[in-house]
Amino acid sequence: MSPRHTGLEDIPTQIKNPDLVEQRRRQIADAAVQLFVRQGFHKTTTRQIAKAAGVSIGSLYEYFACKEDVLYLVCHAIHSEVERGVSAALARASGGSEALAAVIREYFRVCHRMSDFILLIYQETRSLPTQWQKRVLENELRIAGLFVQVLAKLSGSGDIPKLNERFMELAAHDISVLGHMWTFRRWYLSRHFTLDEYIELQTEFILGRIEANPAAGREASGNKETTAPHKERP
Amino acid sequence: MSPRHTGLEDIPTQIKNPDLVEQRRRQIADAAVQLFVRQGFHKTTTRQIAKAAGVSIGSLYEYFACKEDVLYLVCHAIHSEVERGVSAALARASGGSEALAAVIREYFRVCHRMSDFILLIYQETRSLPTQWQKRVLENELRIAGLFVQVLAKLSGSGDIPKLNERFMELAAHDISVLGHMWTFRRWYLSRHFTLDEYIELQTEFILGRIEANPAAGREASGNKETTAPHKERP
DNA sequence: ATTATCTATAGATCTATAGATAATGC
DNA sequence: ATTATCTATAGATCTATAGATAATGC
Repeated sequence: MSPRHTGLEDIPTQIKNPDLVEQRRRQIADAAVQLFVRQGFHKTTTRQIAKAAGVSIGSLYEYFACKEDVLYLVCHAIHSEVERGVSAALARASGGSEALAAVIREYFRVCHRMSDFILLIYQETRSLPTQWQKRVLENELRIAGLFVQVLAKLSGSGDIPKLNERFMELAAHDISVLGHMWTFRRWYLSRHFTLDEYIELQTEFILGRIEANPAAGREASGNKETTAPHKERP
Repeated sequence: MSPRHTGLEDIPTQIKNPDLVEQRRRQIADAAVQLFVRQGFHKTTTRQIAKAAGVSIGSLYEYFACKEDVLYLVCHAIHSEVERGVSAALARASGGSEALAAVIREYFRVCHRMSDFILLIYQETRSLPTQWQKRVLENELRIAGLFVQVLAKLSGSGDIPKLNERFMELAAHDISVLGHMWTFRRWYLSRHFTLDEYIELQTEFILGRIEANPAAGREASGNKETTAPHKERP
């Protein structure tokens, strides 16, 4: 379907038919992610994955060169799903600070729905080969970048002051992490707050910072671009 | 020295002399933590640990019943160190919102210093037996509890409004997690912010919420105690 | 002929323990 | 006699591959 760059092209395989590769890999990843969530990456054996996916261990190694490749595909699929959710919310969003609140709400709900999987990424990114750890971190950055976009649209509009680049970047990462916080402190938070209460309180927190922020304008550089948030700092 | 309950009494050992147990366990844990940070828990073998600690593999198993016990001791030591740092800051703290800022600053510096170790806890708590996972989470709660204490002292003093219990709990966890954020996003954040800049910006963020918070007073219950923050919600 | 799939297993670990040895104190 | 330490290894895996088999298309 898409000639789009997905970042998966370079997982090596012995199989020639690309559609078959895509189908079987999905099948294997779907089985693997459940096992990884339940048992962790290291305690899950390649045989268990093959069995749960309904293929032989030999076949599995035709589609993946090693166990780590399966984990990478799993991590990639998780990030794609989170990004999809946030992008959709961003596309729907109107304007003003209501737009930010809407995107945050949707993002936090995605985090809630994907709790186990986001947790998995925190726990197992480490188990990936360096080259793929980097990819996972890039995915994380891209998601934070979506929040920078919303903030940039807001900046200087209505009663929101002009926000400088670095302020927006930090706020974007705070939003990311406060969403993740629901996943890795849920064992505690959910005893005291419903998801909606959590969203409401954290949204107030974040909006408060933006509407009346002493830091936002302080070191106003001439740097005003709104779309390329990940450039190296000078 | 202390007959204080440390939560370590029930790691089983074959060795009778308690001082020796303490000494050798520290020696083993010190070696293990470095290996775990460098290679991860699962890729570190018990032989490597024994070798690095300068004891035989046989001796190691006299002081620990299994590899997971070593990990638990390591996690416990890390949390103790963090708690020690925050408690010290709390003891030194004056009053007013300056006290909160001082405690946050000290906590974030501890997180910075302990980056690798805090990261390890995020990654490997999962690898512990359930009973010890719980202990690790309790330790995390106790640290958040220290922040609740500072907030409670602040509540209603000077120009700070009365803060309700749930608001303080959430704010305390936010502080905890924003400190951790420096450890697991440091690869990105440190390219854009020095530690001190990070501390300053996040402190403004948190103080802003507390000084002018719409949520804090909203659902004012009669609940005013300041010292037992971890009761179940009614 | 080529592609996909399977079975069987080589080869390489790794944890935890059994049983021997050394050191200490009665 | 008791305590602490060590060496050697039992026993149990687990990943990844070699080589056989089945299915597809020329």
